[in-house]
Amino acid sequence: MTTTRDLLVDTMKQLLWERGYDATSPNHVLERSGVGKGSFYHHFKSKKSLAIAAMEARADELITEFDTVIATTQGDWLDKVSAYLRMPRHALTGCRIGRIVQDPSVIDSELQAPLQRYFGALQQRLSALYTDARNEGKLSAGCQPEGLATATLSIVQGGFVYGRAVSQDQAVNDACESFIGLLASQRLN
Amino acid sequence: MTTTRDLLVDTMKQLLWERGYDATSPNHVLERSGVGKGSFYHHFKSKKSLAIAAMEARADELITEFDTVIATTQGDWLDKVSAYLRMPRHALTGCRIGRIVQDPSVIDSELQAPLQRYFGALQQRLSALYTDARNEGKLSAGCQPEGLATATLSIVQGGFVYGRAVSQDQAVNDACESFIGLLASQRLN
DNA sequence: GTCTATAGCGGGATAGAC
DNA sequence: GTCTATCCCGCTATAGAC
Repeated sequence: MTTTRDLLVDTMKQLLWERGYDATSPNHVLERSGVGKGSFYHHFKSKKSLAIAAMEARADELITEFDTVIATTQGDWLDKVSAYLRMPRHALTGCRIGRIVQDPSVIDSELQAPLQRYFGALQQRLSALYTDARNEGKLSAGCQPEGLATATLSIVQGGFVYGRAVSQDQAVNDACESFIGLLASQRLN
Repeated sequence: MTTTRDLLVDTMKQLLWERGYDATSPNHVLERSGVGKGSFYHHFKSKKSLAIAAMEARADELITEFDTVIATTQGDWLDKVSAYLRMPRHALTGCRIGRIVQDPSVIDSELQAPLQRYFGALQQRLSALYTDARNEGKLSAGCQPEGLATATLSIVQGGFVYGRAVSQDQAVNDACESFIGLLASQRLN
């Protein structure tokens, strides 16, 4: 059973993905969800508060997806990272959460918080993964784990941006695949 | 001597960088430039047409910057690409042109055209650079030049996105530096 | 909880005088 | 070429009835 509140959050998640924050209006949410204006402002005090709820939910969802891929993929660090980089992506729509970071309103610290949490969580996990690999002698000692983690997250975000700019839906995959090739050269044993 | 038209284009270039397309209104342009509304619509028939002019000018500027760095940097392919990746960047504001690709209105083909031209130009140049390097035996034969070019452009765009998301202005540089480290492993001779 | 009505504001543009 | 006045619309709510 889906409550009205949950319906609003789910609808906002979808619209934030499709149109970002600034370009999504309360009216869009109402039209798509079928909820009335009175209900909207009964459950949430503003567009911003609904967006925050939606982004927190999205962050949780994506962190869980990441953890699942890493945990269920057999093999060494490169196999796990490759599995993450090869997850199916909606290339032209963009990252379900990274898509909104350039919206002017998102400089606001409350709106930015879920983004920081999401990227911070993945950065930590990837850093730990690369650090362990290096300590076990399976990753070239010349690599800096934090930098590699930042690059890993950046290649995905940048692949989305580039792909949308040139309208080529295979661009994210190309960028990721090329990055995997470079990472493979750092694999030892 | 700067004409009113040029002043409008320059102001729009700046605002597209700071706020993107959808969040920039004609009134913003008028306030910052000191031009009147009548003049605006005398020189341009719409916000969109001014934005296209501004983006074309920006694309020209950035392509020229790229060509200059590549041409003036001494050394092999890795030195040239590294010099490009190490160019100073306004990390938290974003790429002067890539910054706007997620704006919903920019799915419009006329608005997208300058973006396609810019990224297409750099993609071609980088592909050629990597192809030549490989043919000369200076780049590992296992590398695919087009994929490497896509990854090179993506690492910059993604570094901007990641850096803004976590409010860390060194993130773009970290991502680029890490990518340079990976590229270095592909250098032969 | 949900509805309809209303409000104030800014966006994007047009009209016509100067 | 530039100015001011005006227009219609959608955004982000708020008010108060049901």
